[in-house]
Amino acid sequence: VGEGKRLVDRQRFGPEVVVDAGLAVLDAAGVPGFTMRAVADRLGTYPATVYWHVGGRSQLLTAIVDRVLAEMVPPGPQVLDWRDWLREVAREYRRVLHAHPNTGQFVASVLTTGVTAPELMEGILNVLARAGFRGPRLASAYNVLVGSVVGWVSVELSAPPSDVEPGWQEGFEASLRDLSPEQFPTLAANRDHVVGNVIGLRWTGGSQVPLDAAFEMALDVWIAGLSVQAEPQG
Amino acid sequence: VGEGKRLVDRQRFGPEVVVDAGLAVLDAAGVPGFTMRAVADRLGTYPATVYWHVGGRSQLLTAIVDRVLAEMVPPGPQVLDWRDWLREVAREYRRVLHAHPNTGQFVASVLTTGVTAPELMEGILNVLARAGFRGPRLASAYNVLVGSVVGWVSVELSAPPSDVEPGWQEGFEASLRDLSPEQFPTLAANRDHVVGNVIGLRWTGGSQVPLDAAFEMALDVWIAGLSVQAEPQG
DNA sequence: ACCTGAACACCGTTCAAGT
DNA sequence: ACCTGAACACCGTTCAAGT
Repeated sequence: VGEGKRLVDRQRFGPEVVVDAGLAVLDAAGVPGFTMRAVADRLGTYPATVYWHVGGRSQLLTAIVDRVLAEMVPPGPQVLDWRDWLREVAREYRRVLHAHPNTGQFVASVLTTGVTAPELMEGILNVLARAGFRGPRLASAYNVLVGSVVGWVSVELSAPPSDVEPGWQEGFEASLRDLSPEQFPTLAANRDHVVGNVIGLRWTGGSQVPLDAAFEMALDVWIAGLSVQAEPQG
Repeated sequence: VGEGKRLVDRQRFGPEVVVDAGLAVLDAAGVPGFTMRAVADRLGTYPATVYWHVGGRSQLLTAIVDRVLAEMVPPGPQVLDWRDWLREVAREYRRVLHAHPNTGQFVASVLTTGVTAPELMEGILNVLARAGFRGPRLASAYNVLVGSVVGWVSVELSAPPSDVEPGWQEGFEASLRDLSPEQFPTLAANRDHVVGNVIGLRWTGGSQVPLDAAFEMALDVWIAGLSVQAEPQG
């Protein structure tokens, strides 16, 4: 720590190098360990150098999220049915986020104002327009799909706070075993399917225990529901 | 500031009073202003008092989220069709979260491990079982619905970082105006419907500009998609 | 232009001490 | 049991100064 600073040449860093270091720190040390000083340490410099290149913590986080999203390889827009195309984009989004799970807590706020390249937005809008959405309903359909995918994956990846003292998981499971079947009949009848697998009864984040089956079902739900909206039978 | 401490009687606080003060600070000052010291100041005490009653920042946040979710009034389970019942619960969840928008950033991580009362979980599971979901598919359907609702509202409420310098919104809109219609045809054709209204092109959080139409459409999408899953036609 | 070294203000948390 | 007062370690950010 603190060794190795003051190297021979000076201008070793560009913004990309700093962003790479930031992502490495976030991947390795998690959100609590993601610190301007830790990023500087990993580069062998002082915090002010990080500030000079990327300009502050929240801007560094934005750049990191942009970098992660740039790892997405969207499918070609022409070949697939719009339903399959949307399925592939959603799977690809989840794939890159699972590769960097600690990004999940920031991606939503970064994505409100898209600093990223508009190619992906154009692709999704184009495919939804092909499905039949026009004007304000096109905007709503976009928000429905993107909000569902981004939000769902964030919920999946969110982990319980690390404060939890060891052993309370057993106590919590015991308290679930004591639930009265009269008051909670469905919960009691499905306890084995539900404990540890369902939002609200998980002791680990989605990076350790991914919800694969639920995500595939969610894809079917979102696409089927959008299909109904695209061709209203009312 | 700092005035009014050292009052006459000592045991004025309980955990509920501290949690109320924490929620008030979070509502008024936002996430950056939510500080153990600020909570203590609002109570007229020292930080150590807050620690003594609630035991740390993350536990205080968990208690605040629990308190907000306790404001939900779920519909009676018997009267409604399962589709309408789920619609009402989702609307009620969004309502209480919009009443405390700054909670949105924490609710996902708090909800992974449900410290809250299991009544709501029982109600949703019961209604999904009535719709025809059994065993592991019941767990998946639960994760699909809860993850979509919770995640979508979190995305809606997430605000861009406050770092953004004033005036860049105009610059960003200008850059959108310069998008080549050949490269971004759908984006260019729907610019008026999309700019400021769509995830990725918003300059404010969902508490100031709620996405009401998109949420209602999302409800229809989720429920219709779940209906298909409940009665597979394969 | 880019980096050093150090400082400032602030925050989460803890602890000995009081009552 | 509950609160005071102060301290510790740490972090984001800035700034004068170097090259």
